[in-house]
Amino acid sequence: MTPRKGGATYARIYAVVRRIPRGKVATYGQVAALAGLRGHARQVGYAMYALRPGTTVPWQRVVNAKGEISRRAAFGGELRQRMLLETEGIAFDLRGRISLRQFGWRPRR
DNA sequence: TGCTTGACATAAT
DNA sequence: CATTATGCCAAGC
Repeated sequence: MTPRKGGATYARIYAVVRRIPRGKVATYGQVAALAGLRGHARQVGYAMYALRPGTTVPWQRVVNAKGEISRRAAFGGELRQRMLLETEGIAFDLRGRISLRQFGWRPRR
């Protein structure tokens, strides 16, 4: 249902996404957990979808559990997100997936 | 107030 | 490791 506006929950999610350091990526599940929404990975995706172009939230650093960019993601296509990540120093494998083992963000606690 | 939908996760096959 | 099925919750109408 196309959420256009954000609530308190979205704000929490954005706050977590902003903590993701440059050059690292986090999964939706991780962001959800850190935002206190353990298990609500989907809501994280909504929050991203609710964002609009020009946002300050580094949404490109949020990927799914496979370390891949969601097909429905990005305003102008997944390719755009990939380019942004490569600029930050994140590498993609031949399948277009990120090595979470290498670029995955590991927040303490 | 209640039903539908969804940038996902995880388990099973 | 890839695909399929099922689960969880909040936000929208």
